[in-house]
This record gives sequence, structure tokens and C-alpha cells, in this order.
Amino acid sequence: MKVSGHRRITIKDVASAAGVGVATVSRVLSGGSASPETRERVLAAAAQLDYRPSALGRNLRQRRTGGIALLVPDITDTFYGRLAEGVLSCARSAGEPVMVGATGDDPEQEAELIGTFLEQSVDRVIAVPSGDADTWTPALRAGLTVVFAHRRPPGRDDVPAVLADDRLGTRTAVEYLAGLGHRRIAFLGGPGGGPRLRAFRDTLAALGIPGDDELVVTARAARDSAYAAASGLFQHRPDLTAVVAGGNMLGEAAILAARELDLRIPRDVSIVMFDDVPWAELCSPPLTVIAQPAQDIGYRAAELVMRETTRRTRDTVLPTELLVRGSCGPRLGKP
Amino acid sequence: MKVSGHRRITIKDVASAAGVGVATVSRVLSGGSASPETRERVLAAAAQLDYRPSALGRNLRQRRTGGIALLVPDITDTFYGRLAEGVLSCARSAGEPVMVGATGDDPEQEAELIGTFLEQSVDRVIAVPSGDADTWTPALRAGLTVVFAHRRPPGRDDVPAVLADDRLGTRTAVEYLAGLGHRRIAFLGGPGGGPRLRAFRDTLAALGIPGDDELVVTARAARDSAYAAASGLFQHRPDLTAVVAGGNMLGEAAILAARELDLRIPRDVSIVMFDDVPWAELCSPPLTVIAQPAQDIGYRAAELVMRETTRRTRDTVLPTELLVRGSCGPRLGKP
DNA sequence: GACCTTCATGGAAACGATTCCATCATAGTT
DNA sequence: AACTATGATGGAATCGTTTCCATGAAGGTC
Repeated sequence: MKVSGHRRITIKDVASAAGVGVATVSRVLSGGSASPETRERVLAAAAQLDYRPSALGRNLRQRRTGGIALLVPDITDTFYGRLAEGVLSCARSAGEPVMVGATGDDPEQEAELIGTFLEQSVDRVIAVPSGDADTWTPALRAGLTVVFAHRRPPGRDDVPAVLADDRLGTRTAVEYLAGLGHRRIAFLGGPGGGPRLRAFRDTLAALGIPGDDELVVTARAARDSAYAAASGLFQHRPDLTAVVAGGNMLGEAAILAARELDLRIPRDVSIVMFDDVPWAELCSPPLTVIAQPAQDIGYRAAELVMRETTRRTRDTVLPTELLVRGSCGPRLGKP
Repeated sequence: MKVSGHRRITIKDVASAAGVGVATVSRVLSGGSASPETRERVLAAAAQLDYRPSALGRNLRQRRTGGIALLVPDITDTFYGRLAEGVLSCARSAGEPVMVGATGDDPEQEAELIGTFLEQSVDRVIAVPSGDADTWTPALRAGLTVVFAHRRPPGRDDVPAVLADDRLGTRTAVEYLAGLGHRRIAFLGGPGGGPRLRAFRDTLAALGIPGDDELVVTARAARDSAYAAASGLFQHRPDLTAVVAGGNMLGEAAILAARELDLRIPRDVSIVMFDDVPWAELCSPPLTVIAQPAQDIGYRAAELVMRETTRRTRDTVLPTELLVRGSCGPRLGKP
């Protein structure tokens, strides 16, 4: 007695319903050659039975899943949310499923997630990497196609990346602040902010403003760490007049910390934040930001990883834009 | 000549390296019985070869993937971001991969994504549903375990859900506003806001405040639709003195629209928003909100869907909390 | 010593697709 | 008419696991 409840309908069922062999069904369904008449019969049978090919069987045979994995530090961060949306929308149009993992900016968790993906025979990964170059060696050796988004581990130049133009973005921001008369400009960075930090220092140097390592602070990924870093910065260096925040969580922390210490924006301190977020306009004053095309980064990365011909591709660098709103003002005379 | 580049290491390799049969290897690795001595040999061989069982083979044989799929309207929305984070963190501790899909609040896309998941033999789905009860019939008939999060399609009471206490949250907010003297209170809702809207009307009725259908507006999921709805509300009904926004995007739209029309908050109009977001404190005035445990909703839903015994479970309802900040004030005399 | 139970073990059959290859019919060429 | 080229077709192998089942050894009981 068969429980006829919900046995999955397989290609065999379709084959016998259409009175043909399984090979023929497979061929028809994947666009191979078949006589018009047979094709008709097969399609009718498939439709009638509501047949859905099992990805499991296909993947095993082809030893690939076609699936895309996405690794971000924190899906809660709107920047990564937008990036993910870009990936999702590109994958959707290709009908491919996307696995998402959050690493918490922890190389160990990242490695673990890569392991999971490898086990699942995922064959394409888009990652905002947290680990170093070695973390990615196993993945590459296993032959999966990797594209980095938003940043890359130092030294992993054999993997293509889709990046915002951090260098120019930072320079524009610093030049803008310098143009307003600021000299004591702080940089509040997060994990993986190397290129921005370098650009920050280079720009200061180019402008003839002496560097000052105490004006550079790096926070860990968490919100409280960002707040602590910002607060410490303001307290230790009351002479600073401007801050460049290297991400929306850092900007948020800077505003909160400034408010806590009764520093008015932009009168007492000017703030430029990386990443345009919806609430930047809601803030008072509205925040001057360096907008990054987060969604586009995700979309391009997905396109790239699906092309599969990623060996030796030049990096894709997308433009940023300084949106001047109200959080920066001229340096007022603190003698 | 073997290209020894990167052929995947299979259970056969381990078996022959350990000098045992494949069945024994499988048994050892999945905790079956084996003599201590054999177990040792197998484990050693597996470790030495860096063997990773292929999920493909296992899944096919077992006709299940163990994977979890997550369906949200918009991964860009921080509420869903936090919800996703909850799901991800629960799944991570179980070592299970998570597929994520964004429906854009479109039943058609939702149905399509469900189809993709079915094809992938996903067997657990957590969804913030957009479609109606029928959209979910195919999924259920195919035997997959579904848990709804945040809301449920009307009439789908056979599927367990993890929800915030919308009813009480709404009531608390409306009572708070009424306590401040407000009588013309508007409700700005989004897709799937049925329960909240009902609670809104019920509470008004209980307080003896006459309902007014023109004070209830429903927007589509997109940002511009939210803005249009909010703006229209303020323009058509200059007599309203308070707004309950049914989500963070709607709250954002309300603030923007109010500002555009030179309505001051809370002097001219009081605003309570569903969902506590980081920027609520950054706003000026800081926003009074009804906080929802978004991450917890996701986590609980994941726990539930992994228990698999979801048939006939009571809904999980999590508490909300009114956080009074500065966006609500007493009704000022407009005679 | 005969018998039964218990246990470790490995061969082989699934799982559901794709794809190689042999077969056969048909049409085209000489 | 014989032969070849072409194209449709289905059987069977394959992918990497798990799991059923048969086998045989070891140990216990009468």
C-alpha cells in the first residue's frame, strides 16, 4: 500500500506518462533536440503532473549547484543590507538561490561559513571579507569563484573585487573640510578601513597639514565599540574640529558622543560620514555624507561572479559622491 | 594520467585509505557503531585527506537539505535586517545554511521564490508573507515546514507564527496619544498591517473617539509611496494632531513630509512610530517609538522551524514596548 | 558441541537528475 | 539498390552519499 500522500514527482513519472524515456524528457526540458511531436507530449505531461526537476539530482550529477553565497559582516547594517539587495536582485533575475552568512567581522566565523559553503558545493561566493589572505586559500583551492565586494584582504590580488572609490571619496571629504578651514581633522575608522585611512593620511600630507596619530582611531565592528572610540576621541582631543567617520555606524556613534559631550554640530565639530543612509536627512543638522553605491556594488559583484570568467579581471571601482548637507561648517576661532 | 589538480575527495578515497568499506566510513562519521580501532583508522584517514562529506550526495539520498529559507519583503529595511540577523544567528549555531529571498512585498515574486526553494528541496521556510493564504498552499502540500514571522496571511491559521504584540503595542501608543489630549489621530499603515489597523480602530472606539476613515492611509512597500501617503495625509487633513506610523519607513516618510510642510514636531504634530531603530535617537526631536524585538522574532522563528514539530503550535507573541522620547507633545489649542 | 544472539563489516541499492553511447529509422546521395 | 549522413530515441552509467541486508566472527547458554 502506497501512501500516495506526497511522493515527489520525478522525471521517471513524466517519462512514463509521456510514453518516452527519461533521457528524452531531460533533453526536452533542458532545450536539447527532440521532434516537435515528442516535445509537445513531454511538455504536456510535465505540466499536467506539475513536475519540478529536483535541483538535488541535477546538482549532484553536474557537481555544481549554481548557487551564490554572500558573506557580509553584519546584515543589520543598512550598507550591507543594500549591498545584499543588489546581489539578491541580480540573482533573482537569473533564478539562482542565494545563501547568506553574517560573519560579525570575525575571521574565524568567516572561515567556518566558508567551510559550510564548501560542503554545500556552492560554487560562487561574494564576500565582504573579514579574514586575511590565507582565510581564502581553502576556498580558492577548492575551485570556487570568489568576488570581493566593498573591500579586499591585503595581498589577495588574484581575486577580483568591486569597490567604491574610497581613495577619491576620502580625499574629497578631507579637502572639503580643509577648505572650510579645518586643520585638526580626526578619522574614525572601522575594520578593514585600510585604504581609506591611507587616503586620509595622504590627503592631509598633500595639503600640508601635519599628521597626528592620536587623531586616528579604529573601532571594532560593534556599536558600543564605535561609541567608545568616538567618545574617547572627543575627550582626549578637545582641539579637534572635524571628524571623518568611516561608516554609518561610526557616524552614528560620533553624533551620539558629540551630543553627549554637548558639542554642537557643526558649530563645535564638523562631521562627514561615509555612506548615505535614509536617516542622514532626518538628523539635525542633516548629515553631510560620502554616498556609496552600495546596491550597485552588490549587483556588479553578482554579475561578475556569475560570469565566472573572473580570473584576472581588473577591479571594478564605482564612484562616490560628496553630498553636502548641514553637518559641516567653517572652523570657528578656537585660538 | 590524473590531473590531480582538484578532484573532490570522496568517501571512497577515505574508505580505501583506511582499508575499510564506504559503509563503515559513513557510519563512523555519522556517529554509528564501529569498533574503536576501526573508528580511529577512519578518522585518521579522513583528517589526513581533509575529507569533507558532500552535502549534495547526502541530501539527495536523504531527500532533504536541512537548509532554511528566509523570505522577507525588503532586506534593506533595518527591521527585516534585524529579523534576518536573528534567523542567521540561530541557524549558524546549528551549522545550517540559510537562503534568503526578497519579495518586494509582491505575492508573485513570493510565489516564484517559493518555487525556487521547492526546487532546491529546502525543507524549512521562515517567511514574512506577502501573498495570501493560497500562495502558501503549494509549499505546504509539498510538505515543507513553514513558520511565519512578523505577520501571517489572513486565514492561514494552520501555520505557526512568531509575532510582535501588535494589538497591545498599538493600543498603548493610541492611549498614550489620547492621554496627551489628541483626538484627531491618523494611522499610516503599510502592507499587511491588518491587525494593527484593527487594534487602532478598536482602541479609538474604546476611548470614545469617533473613527474617521480619512485618517487612515495605507501605503505600498516603496519609500516614495510611503512619502506620498504621508504627505497626502497632512495636506488633506490639516486638523490632525498626531500620527501613528506602522513601520520605520513610514515613520521616516511622516517626518520628511511634516518637515516639508513646515509642521513642527511635536508642536504641530505628534508622531509615534512602530519599530525602534538606531536613528530614532538621532532625530530631533528624538522619536517616540513602539519597540519590537525584531531579532528575537527571527531567532524564535528559526528555533521553531528547526524543531519541525510545528503542526498545531500556538503562536508565539512577543512583547512590544513604548519608548517615550520627544516626538509627542500635548495637543495645543487649535480651536 | 550445537545453537542463538550480538556485533562489526562491506557490497550494493537507492536518491533524481544529466549525458554518453548504441540503436534505429529516415532521408539523401551515388 | 546500396550506402551514408542525420537525427531522434532510450538504456545505462554516473555523481557522492546513506542505508538495507547478508555475512561472518565472537561470545554466551544449554
